[in-house]
Amino acid sequence: MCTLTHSGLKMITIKEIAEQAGVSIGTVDRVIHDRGRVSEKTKNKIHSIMEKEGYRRNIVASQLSNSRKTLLAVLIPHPHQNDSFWGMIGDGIREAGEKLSYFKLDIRFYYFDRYSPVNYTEQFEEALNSNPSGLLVAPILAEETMKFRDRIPENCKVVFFNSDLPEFPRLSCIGQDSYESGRTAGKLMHILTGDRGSIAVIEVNLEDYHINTRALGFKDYLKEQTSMAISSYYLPPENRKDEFEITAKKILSEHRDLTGLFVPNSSVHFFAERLPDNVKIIGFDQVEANTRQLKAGQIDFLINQQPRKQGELALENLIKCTVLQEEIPINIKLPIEILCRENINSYE
Amino acid sequence: MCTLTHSGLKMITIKEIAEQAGVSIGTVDRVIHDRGRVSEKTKNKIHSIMEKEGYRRNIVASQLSNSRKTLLAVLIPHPHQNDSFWGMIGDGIREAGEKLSYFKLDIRFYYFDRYSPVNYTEQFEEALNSNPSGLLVAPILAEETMKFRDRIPENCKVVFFNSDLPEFPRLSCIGQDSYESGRTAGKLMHILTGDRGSIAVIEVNLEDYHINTRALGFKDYLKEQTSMAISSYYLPPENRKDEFEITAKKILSEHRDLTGLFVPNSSVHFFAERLPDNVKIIGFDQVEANTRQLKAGQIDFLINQQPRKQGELALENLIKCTVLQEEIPINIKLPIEILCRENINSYE
DNA sequence: CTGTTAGCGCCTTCAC
DNA sequence: GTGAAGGCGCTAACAG
Repeated sequence: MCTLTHSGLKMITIKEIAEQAGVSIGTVDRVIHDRGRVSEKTKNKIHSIMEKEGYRRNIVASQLSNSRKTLLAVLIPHPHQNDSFWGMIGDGIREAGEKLSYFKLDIRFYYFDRYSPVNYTEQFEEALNSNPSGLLVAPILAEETMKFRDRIPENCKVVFFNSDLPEFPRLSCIGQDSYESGRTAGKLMHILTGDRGSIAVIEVNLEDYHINTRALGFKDYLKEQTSMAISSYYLPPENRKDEFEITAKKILSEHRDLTGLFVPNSSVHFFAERLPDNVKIIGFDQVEANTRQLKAGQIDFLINQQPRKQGELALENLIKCTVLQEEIPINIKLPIEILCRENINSYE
Repeated sequence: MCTLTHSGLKMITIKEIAEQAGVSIGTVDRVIHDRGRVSEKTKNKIHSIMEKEGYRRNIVASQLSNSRKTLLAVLIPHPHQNDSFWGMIGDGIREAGEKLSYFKLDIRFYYFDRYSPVNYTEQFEEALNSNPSGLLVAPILAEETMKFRDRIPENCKVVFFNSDLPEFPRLSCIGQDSYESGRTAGKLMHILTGDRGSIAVIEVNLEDYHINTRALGFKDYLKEQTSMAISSYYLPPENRKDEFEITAKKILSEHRDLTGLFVPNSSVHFFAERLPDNVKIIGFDQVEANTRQLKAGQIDFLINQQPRKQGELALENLIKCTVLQEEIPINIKLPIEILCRENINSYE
């Protein structure tokens, strides 16, 4: 009684379309792919049949017959940078490629040094030179990226991920809303500290829009909802251990009533291990050192942005718009995951 | 320089195996599927070649040529039950079926009334009678499920999801760790209330192991970490509006110092709208009413168990073990997602 | 401009 | 026991 059958309706094939239109399958194929010359009349006839019957290309058959590989270029920081966060992103991409291996892909990785604009530019050049059908890039270095604005060939689809540059002609961006993730951290800090004491915020990588926006969201939330004093501490872009040490000491010496610290990226563990237990600490990213400290109670909350998933989603969408020629959303938002000691195991 | 090529190694085909073995592809096909009669000698030879070359069946070609459908049965509560939570599960399943439509599936849904053991049994019977290759079931009614323990045919793979019954011979279970999700709620309640006042817990559906375990985790956490008084309130299984009303009043009258309420399922919104704002409220599931109240600040935190994702994962894994004949993990844990006003938008 | 044909890798049927 | 052949739906190369 309550039985429903979900059976994909029988899909019409090009052969059937050809029969209906009274032409050969070759001709139908031509109008589907808009290649070769077909008379307007038959083209119209075929189009109307396709529409009427709701034709959808059988990707399976298509991929099976199609022999040529699709070249995709991936432009991301070195795997070990940012506490191996980028390695996890790369793993996600590779995994998705593996899973979709019947799509005959040739995925090439171009790694750059995220602290070297010159190297970034070089790798971007190289990636473009390979003449890929799709380009997946983490546009961390805004200024340098914009220089390529008008250099993207017609036949190369660009998808951004992790951070965004809306002014750039990219088809889509996959990532987390930086501002809202900062606000979420602010909320958590609020309930952790209960509006008591003062808060420190680490401002890192000033040139990285993504990370700065998190700090902004955090500060905005606390300013709106609490009366706590908030002070910012600036760190030079290249993370050096002694800088963490110096900054941690500085924070402690300047705040006798410090109740919370917010670090808007994965380097939160460098601070957590240098501050007393009673200071509540919130940071980003489920990298190894952070996970360990979260479990140990040194870090109170982590916001996660699912690097693997991010990589997977990004590649899947790049494939959608290149191989499958489908439309993809301009913006794909990833959830702002809240991790604490109690639920971290469920994320591994 | 930093260019890596990810090119799937060339896979060996049955044709090539046939050539190497000096037999025809028909014979190779027979040993791969272990059907028909093949001499031991050639069987061994082919197996060793397959192993040596790392043969993996090309699913794309396989699905293209294979004409017969795989029948899968899905046994879940009526879509509208539990605030449409089950509808979302069903959507996830349907979506996954859509996405994997080239697998030629016939997915049949058997809906049951989760408050009627009799109806559950009937639907289970019907599902089995359709003689499916795979059976996906939400074994909410433990006792009734166990009755089918020895009635699963050889050729029918059973996958559980949402809740589990480890003693049942199922291949896998996909779901959230109930106990840990309860503990996570406890942690959040702890920081929200700051160990002040007393806490009420709603105990619903006593026959539902999944939900009770959440309440247990919650209470355990608070007992370990705080000194707050915790009282339980029991609700009859069938949720009736007046029962919520009565219980809410009872809670308020019995606790002048009530600071928090925990509802281990989706009906949290019925209570949230009946309790004063200063009571911190934590519940489960991102159903419509709960989402609305979370945004309005009436509910403080929701634990989400990704119904759509759960459905998708469950079907994907059922397909894996039926169509693809692959091994699947005995346990697939879903993340314990923490939702609050600030990050809820990123989950929609 | 259009039709024909030979695959892609696998499965199935039929014949020997 | 085994081989041969046709076909799944689509692509691409080759004739006209």
